[in-house]
Amino acid sequence: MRGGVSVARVKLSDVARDAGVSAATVSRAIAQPELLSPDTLARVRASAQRLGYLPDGAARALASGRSLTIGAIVPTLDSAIFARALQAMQATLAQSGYLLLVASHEGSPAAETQAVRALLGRGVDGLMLVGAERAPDTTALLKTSGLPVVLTWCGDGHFTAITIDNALAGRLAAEHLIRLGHRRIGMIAGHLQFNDRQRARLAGARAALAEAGLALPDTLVVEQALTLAGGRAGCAMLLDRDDRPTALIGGIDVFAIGCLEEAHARGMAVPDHLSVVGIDNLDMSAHVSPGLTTVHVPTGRIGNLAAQTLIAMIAHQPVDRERVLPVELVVRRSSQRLA
Amino acid sequence: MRGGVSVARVKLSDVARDAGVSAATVSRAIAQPELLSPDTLARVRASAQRLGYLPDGAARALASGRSLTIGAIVPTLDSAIFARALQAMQATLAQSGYLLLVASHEGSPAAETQAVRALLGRGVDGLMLVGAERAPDTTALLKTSGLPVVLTWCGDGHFTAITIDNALAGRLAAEHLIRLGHRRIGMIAGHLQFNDRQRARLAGARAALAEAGLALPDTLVVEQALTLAGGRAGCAMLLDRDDRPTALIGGIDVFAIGCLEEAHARGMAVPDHLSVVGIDNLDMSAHVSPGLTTVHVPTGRIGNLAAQTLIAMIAHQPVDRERVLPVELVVRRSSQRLA
DNA sequence: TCTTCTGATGAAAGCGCTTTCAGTAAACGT
DNA sequence: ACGTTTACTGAAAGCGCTTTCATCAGAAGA
Repeated sequence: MRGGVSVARVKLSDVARDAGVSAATVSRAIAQPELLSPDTLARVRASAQRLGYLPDGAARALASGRSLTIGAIVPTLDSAIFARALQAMQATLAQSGYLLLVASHEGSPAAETQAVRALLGRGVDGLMLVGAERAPDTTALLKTSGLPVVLTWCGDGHFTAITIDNALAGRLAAEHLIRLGHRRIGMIAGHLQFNDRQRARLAGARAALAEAGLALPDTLVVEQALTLAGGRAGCAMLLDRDDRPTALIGGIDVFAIGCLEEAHARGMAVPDHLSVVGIDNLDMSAHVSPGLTTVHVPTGRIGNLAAQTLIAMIAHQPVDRERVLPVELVVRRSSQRLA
Repeated sequence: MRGGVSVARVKLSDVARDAGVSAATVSRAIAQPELLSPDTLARVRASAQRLGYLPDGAARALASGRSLTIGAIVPTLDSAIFARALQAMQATLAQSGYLLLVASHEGSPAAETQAVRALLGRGVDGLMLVGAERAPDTTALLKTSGLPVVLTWCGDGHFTAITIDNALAGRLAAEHLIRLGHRRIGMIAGHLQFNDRQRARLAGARAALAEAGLALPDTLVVEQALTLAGGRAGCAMLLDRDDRPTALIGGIDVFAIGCLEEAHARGMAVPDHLSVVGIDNLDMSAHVSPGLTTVHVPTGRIGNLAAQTLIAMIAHQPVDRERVLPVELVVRRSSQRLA
């Protein structure tokens, strides 16, 4: 039964009766106004307006097979990165009349599968996911659904994707430090399980070091939860080593900022005694002190493009298999030539 | 027409046929399994499983009048505060099988009305909104829809609300500074238009100052966009005055952190030459240096409770008209007794 | 033994909309 | 002037599910 306390809602047929037309005409007034005579259209609109008619989304979705809803599944909303991407997505989608249905999996592939199932069940018209690594179940679900899917940050060459070159980001960070004469470089990475972005960034940094004849031994890599506290803890571990690194790379800016704080707490001057480089270029990163050297990632852009791509796919327009957005080193004060 | 490339989806009737039962039975197997004999239930479940059946949300929503979807409209997702609240909401909702449909209005009452309309049209079962101030249109829409609505951060004594005492937050910040001997205190607030949280915080601070026989003249209050840059700019304006304040209150922590940065950039020591207090207690605030004195706001809790309350309202359970969560002063290093 | 429940299931009527298919009237072409 | 488009509108068949209502065993009570 129709739920709740609400007054009986005005429906299509009410508008039709009021305007003296058929239901079909009212429906067209909403979805394809160009098919109606200006006269009829005006009449229907007036009735709809006056009665306060609001189309029933469920009924529309059922009848048309389109829900005007896009799903997004991110690790968590509570992260500057994903929050920004989602805000950008949502804003772009809203312009086309789409709404965003969000879910988070907090690092659990099983939860992601669950979320995909839930969103699929809700009849979303498209789906945005983060990263390319996931449970085979999830991929199967996605494939058989035939739904437009856009991967973000990392692609798998299979699904459409809006990505950045995470390995390059890691590489740029490392090369910058190498260029400054650093030889013992440590890295704080997010837990690598189910996080291909962090793996790629780490791999990129490692490759750059290798090419310079340097190593990034496992002892100089620490995995941490993706929080400021994680960054501080990771930094502490690295600085407590006998062969203390002279420079640190944060797999995300949040880590790098954590390093800044930890170094500060220890009375260790950055960049004089320690160089720090992040990846992401958060708003905050320009404002901490010293300003954080980092690799800029066009986070908002990823969200915009994911939305646009999804809309294009829904409209059966051709889209690029994978769109790789540029990343770029942003040098600020937190890194300097090794004394 | 059913959309897209997808293989014809398995539907309820397919499962029914496969299990040798009626559609009604399959429906019950999903929604009210206790009504079926264990035997039948198992058979239906097996069929559903084997066929990979996924109920069609639109059809369910249409037939049952419930969409298992909750809407949330926030100023922006791209804010640590709202991101955290939404994450908490989403997590709580997911446990009850609800999904979160989000929209943002970016400070525009008209956009909020639009968003409410869109979400109402999508048949959400409940709605979370931020603040109590909005366009009359919006309120009317909400009222006539009869939908469960929960306001957050600020209530209006009319709709159900999960709030904090924003005025008290402002007061606590101000009283702390007064207690430390500060007499010239400035405040950076978010634009007060369509932001009752900021207005209340400002009013609370002002009241506390008045009670101490101090004034908060308009010249010592600057309105800024809710960003770090806004905080820095506001701080700069205040510090450039001849009657430079000895202490600053940030209407949000982000502002206060901006103050820290601006002071640092000017070589002005905090707290030696300037005390700074924020409101929110972001994760970051504990980690900046000096650690930010602030008023803790249980942001995640607001999200959790909003979700729980909405679920309770949907189930026609009684809920508190307004639940006011406690705020609390957290003293760190950024504030000190006036020399 | 006969009625009255109780528990499990099915038949069928929608939920409010979209969309095909027809149909009508006006505009056009020759 | 007459067939042929063209422009607009309506009738009706669903979309896939939920939910009343009815049915029918079998259990329980008299």
